Amino acid sequence: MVYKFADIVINRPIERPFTYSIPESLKEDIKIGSIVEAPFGNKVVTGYVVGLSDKCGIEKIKPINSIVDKTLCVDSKMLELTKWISTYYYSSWGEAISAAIPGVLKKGASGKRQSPALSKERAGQRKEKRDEEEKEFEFIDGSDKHLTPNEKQKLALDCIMDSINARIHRVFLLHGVTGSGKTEVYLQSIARALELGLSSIILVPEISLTPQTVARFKARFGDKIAVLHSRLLGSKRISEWRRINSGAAQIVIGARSAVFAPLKNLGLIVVDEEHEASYKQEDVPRYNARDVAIKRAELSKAIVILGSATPSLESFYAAKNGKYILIELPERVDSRLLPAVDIVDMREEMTRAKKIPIFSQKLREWIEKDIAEKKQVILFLNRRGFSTFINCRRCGYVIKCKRCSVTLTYHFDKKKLVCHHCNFNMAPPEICPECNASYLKYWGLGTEKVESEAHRLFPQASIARMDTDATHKRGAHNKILSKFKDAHLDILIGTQMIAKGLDFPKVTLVGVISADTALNLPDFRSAERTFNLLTQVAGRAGRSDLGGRVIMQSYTPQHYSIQAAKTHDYNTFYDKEISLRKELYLPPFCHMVSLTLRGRKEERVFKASDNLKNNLEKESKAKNIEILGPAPAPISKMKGMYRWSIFLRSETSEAITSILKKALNKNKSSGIIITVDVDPS
DNA sequence: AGCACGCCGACT
DNA sequence: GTCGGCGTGCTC
Repeated sequence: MVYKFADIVINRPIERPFTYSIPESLKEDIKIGSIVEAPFGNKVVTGYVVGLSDKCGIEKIKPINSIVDKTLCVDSKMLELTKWISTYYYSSWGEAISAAIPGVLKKGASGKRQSPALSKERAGQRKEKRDEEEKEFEFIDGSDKHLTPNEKQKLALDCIMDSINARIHRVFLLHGVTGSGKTEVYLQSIARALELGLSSIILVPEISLTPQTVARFKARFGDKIAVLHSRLLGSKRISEWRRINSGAAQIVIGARSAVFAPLKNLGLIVVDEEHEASYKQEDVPRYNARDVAIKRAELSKAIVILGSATPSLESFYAAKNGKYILIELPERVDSRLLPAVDIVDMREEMTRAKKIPIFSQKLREWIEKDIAEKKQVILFLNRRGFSTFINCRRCGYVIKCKRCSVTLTYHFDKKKLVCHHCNFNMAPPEICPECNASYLKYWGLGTEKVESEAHRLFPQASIARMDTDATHKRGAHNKILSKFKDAHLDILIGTQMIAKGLDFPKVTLVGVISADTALNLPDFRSAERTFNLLTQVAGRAGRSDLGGRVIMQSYTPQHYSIQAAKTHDYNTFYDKEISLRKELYLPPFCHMVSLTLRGRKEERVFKASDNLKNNLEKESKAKNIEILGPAPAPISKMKGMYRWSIFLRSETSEAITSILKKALNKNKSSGIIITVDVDPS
């Protein structure tokens, strides 16, 4: 069938499609899903064909310029999936499609242009960077241990295999600690799908997409695997994409955006570490790859395996209620014991010593003992810098960022005060900027201070620090880890960065400097995050026969997320947290959408927020939607923009969708940017 | 989102 | 008299 006109959508926040005429030369090749270039305003943009017709009522019509690649096309299932994303996450269809295809196929998406010379230079830098990163984890053993499945795994596999065979869409939640054999279950499920001619996607958080992980899958499936790194260069990325599109690769492993891999006959999607917040995309469309994976599988009658040692409350609740199938893998394959966890009450420590110590007596003693025995220690604190705020002892003035409503952090390495949100920095003042007194006091601790204190207390030890400041220099990341691995270091101090995945057999002690840093954040997931993080950090200790111990310092040692982490007890944590969520009507008991309005003029931001709230309120009552706010956002000013938030809660997502879209279209005010976050994390 | 057009305030 | 702020509306 040959058509005269094509409706296209583009990567802009515009709802409706635009109609173009199809030049004679393209009529044979154009189809629904074609990726085309077309003039739009005074630019040429990439568009996606979503409709074809022979009639058109528009006067000033322009022709499509070209088809980007005749062999590549967005298939009907992908169109349906992206359409769903656009309604569920409040983006345009064009923006959703744009997120689903590789960047090199796009033109004029962001309006940013660069000279050929500049882009060449950039590409050169990136290549160097990538080569280094590829080397990053070479020293870690990536051999495939090929374990035989135990009884639990066998049962899990039977259940999964039945669903793959029957081609019934089901979601499995695989709950098991590190070393319980989750990966083996993934591998065998993928193999089974392959036997049936079905393809698979494995999603992993970017941070775990290491050569070591990839090597394990390559060892099993060889060149049937395609890898989608976020750091793949344009040409390499597109060639992997073509291998997938042509059917040459039937298995795809990758981070977030790999959920859109153009596989045919999709049978299985694995989402490893399904609780990870990094599955959420930070820019439009703000989708969660785990939830997109479930939707995609539903459309393809494929199955999903969600895997985690600490499942999200949403997933575990769904599993307990029969929406997902829960598979528990409680034992470690090697039956090694989990490390012993001690909690030190820092309030007692404070009364004992007059000054607040960074290291409790217990932590200090254990560090001394272990480094004396040539074992290794990891110290964790999820905060960079030396001192986290500075104030005047005379007038109380606190040094804050000019552009953000946060205190500046003193960085000892740079000898500067730095804003962790906008990177503003300045030399630390000698005297109070307000009253000129020379009594400036430095409070609060970060990794730099832990490092300096460790040097003071353990002068004989060799110590390194790993956080975004220390690894900023190229290759530093790799260097630090190699040194640690080769036992040239006794103590490694770090942030989040060292909480995940590191496997060093000589580490017998993990010290958590402050277990409750994340606990007091104004966010309903803070307890869940604390539990997850502590569980992960604890897992860095005792990974060999040397055994392991974890010491967590806390000012709220009785808190359930800390107590549950102590006993490695997910179920107790879940029971407590889920009852709180129910009581407070929070996810998974409600559907939640967060709106943030920002702009340079505080008064206007508030007025726009108030306006939006009033507009929403008119229609919300009948639909049983609750509106909270507007209230200043937790960081009320960022990069010079004032921020206010509104939260919407209801039983179903549909109730909110029906009123929110209208209100957003009606409430456009200049100078105000509104971001919509569905299922905020 | 861009970008153009258009309308009122402080300046060489 | 004009430069420039931002409010409004359009893009096939």
